[in-house]
Amino acid sequence: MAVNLKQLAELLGLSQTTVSRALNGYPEVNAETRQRVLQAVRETGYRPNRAAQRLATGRAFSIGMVMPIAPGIDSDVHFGEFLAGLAEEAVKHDFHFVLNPSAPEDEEVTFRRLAASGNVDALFLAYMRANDPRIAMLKSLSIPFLVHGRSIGESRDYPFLDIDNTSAFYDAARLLIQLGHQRIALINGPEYLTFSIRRQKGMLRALTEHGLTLDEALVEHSLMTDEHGYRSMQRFLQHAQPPTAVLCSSTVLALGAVRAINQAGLKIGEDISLIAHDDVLPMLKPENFSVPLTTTRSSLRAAGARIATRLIGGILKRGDYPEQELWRAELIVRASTGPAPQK
Amino acid sequence: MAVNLKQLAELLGLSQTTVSRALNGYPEVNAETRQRVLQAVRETGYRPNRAAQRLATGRAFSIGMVMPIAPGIDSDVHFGEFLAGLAEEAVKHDFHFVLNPSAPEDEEVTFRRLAASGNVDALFLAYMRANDPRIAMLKSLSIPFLVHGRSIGESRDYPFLDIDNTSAFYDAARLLIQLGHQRIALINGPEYLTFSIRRQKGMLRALTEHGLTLDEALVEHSLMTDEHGYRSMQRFLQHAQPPTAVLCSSTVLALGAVRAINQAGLKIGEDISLIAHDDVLPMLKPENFSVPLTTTRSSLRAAGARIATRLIGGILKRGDYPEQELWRAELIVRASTGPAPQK
DNA sequence: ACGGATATCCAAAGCGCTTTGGGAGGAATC
DNA sequence: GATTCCTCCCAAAGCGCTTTGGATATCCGT
Repeated sequence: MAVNLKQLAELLGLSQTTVSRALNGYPEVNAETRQRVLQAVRETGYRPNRAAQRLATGRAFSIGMVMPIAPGIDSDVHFGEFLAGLAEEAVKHDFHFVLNPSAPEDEEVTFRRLAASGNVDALFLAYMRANDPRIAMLKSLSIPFLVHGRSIGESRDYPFLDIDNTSAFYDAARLLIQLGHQRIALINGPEYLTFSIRRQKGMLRALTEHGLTLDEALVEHSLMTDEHGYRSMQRFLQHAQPPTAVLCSSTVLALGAVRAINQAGLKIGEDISLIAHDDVLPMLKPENFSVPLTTTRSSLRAAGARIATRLIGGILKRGDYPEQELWRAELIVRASTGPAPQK
Repeated sequence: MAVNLKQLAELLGLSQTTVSRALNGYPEVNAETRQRVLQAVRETGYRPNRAAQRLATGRAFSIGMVMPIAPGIDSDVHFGEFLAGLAEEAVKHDFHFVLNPSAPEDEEVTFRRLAASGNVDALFLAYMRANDPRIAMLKSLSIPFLVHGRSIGESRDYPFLDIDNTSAFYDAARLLIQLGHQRIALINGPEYLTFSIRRQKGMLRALTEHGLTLDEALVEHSLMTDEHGYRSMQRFLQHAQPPTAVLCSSTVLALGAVRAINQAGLKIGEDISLIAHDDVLPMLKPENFSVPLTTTRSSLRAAGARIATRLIGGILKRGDYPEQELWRAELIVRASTGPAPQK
């Protein structure tokens, strides 16, 4: 059924060498010959045997990821979404995964073992923290890696894909300020993660630029579950001077926040404005909220796919991808934002 | 650094054949010789090259899974937990994953392609539905597979690992009945999934046995997020005759339910009793609830690990695992259950 | 017309393992 | 004592690819 290189070569009256070279884009093969080979591949459905390629090249054609497991950093819906993007792209290129669950304290050992095992060609790193020690470690490991997010306080000379969290929340906060809001709250992700830090920073910058301050009592950090969003919002609303607007680091958090707001009998977009960051989770579309949500949008799945593309491209030495990418989130205005209520 | 078979054989003054056989448990090698080989492996840290093994044996040493992606079946916290168990075990045996995200309507094609690709030795199947057509399809695919959960209405001749959902919720419901509860509600998972169906069945059986009925208005099916738990519970409490006890299909659902109960000013374990199924999520321990939860417990991560063990054992033809396993969930009584309130 | 590029192709040697097909030597059988 | 049978081991042939080190033919300038 499945043909191999030898048979294909025979069929074409060529040597395996030439066919192999034609397929792998080497220059020393006639253009016309290459076309013939490609045509034959199409007709026979030839697919190179990955095991043989692995053995011959020493490459693993697979990417490793250390999956954090620990109370409190339980993988949530965002993890699945990201993984879907990563996997979808990987499978297209016939790449495998080595998923290595690891408690944070064992991570270093895990990374080292993974890199030394020869089972992966590249590593993927996420859940970045400030001054993240894993970056220096990975640099020393002589295996390509790619970071989702960025550290803070580290030198910037490592490959990453991140979204511009600072700008996203700067833009969001500025919009609220322009609408007249003066007391703006923040329901953020875990405080040790850099995206949370940057979002707060962006928000703070917008406030400062307009002579406003960020009340510490109006900032909450937590896991990104709607339960936490709910509780945070409730706390804000019990404040002596409750906020007239709130920024949420995820639509999941917003879900809880919205519930708390409704419960308090307030109207979203009128009594209180809300902007959430939208990772484009299929389950939770901002336009489907009872009051459609204004969001800063950047698809997490797309990020996963892009990371897979870059990682694989790097391994195959195909394509030329930028080392560092900073995606700008779109600010999409829907109905959850409105002018600040008059006192 | 890393030794290979040839070097190891030289070191021992044996042939590669013998060393290979010693390692793979073939009988035609002297016990003493085998010990020598094993000792040398320990000393040198020899690890067989998987790529070479793959090529020589034709086995892939990896397991495939189709990851469902679609609105509404968004991977949730349970998925991550299960995956962690699966991956943890797989990595021990140096097995890879081929994660193939797929929309439900493309699943069949995806499975076929995966099986035909030769990239995986076995497939893993989850999120079982009643009369699930995927089972018959996988049977026809001549590739080993293992099901997490069970279908309903299919012949039972396929390998699975499931927990005894019926008994779990039967036991839970019976306990509540013995405590005097007559109106018991159910906050269940998606209605098309078999675990939901079985749990409801178990609950119904207990009720019927005691001359009670299940009020349809006291049954809710939904995704297992705390938001849904909250809403479901709220609906129950607004009922003309609210339940005095409730069964939840997950601690995540229970989280929302508890919030609704608290909000209504009711006391858990007194005004209303609650039993949840506990998948042993590290993030959400039933003993850490403000009122510790009575649960039916079965670790999802352990199930993942067990499935990996069986799948890998089958591929390597090592060990002898039962084809079908039905794990009994433990009923653990904590403070969320108490006698039915007197009217 | 001739040495040297240049373009195009090939034979064969691995990559590191498994597995087939023996083979030597001692024990058991007659 | 010859024959058969185990036991334990080995040499060598793949598995299907990549890659090295030519080989051949064509083309160039001079």
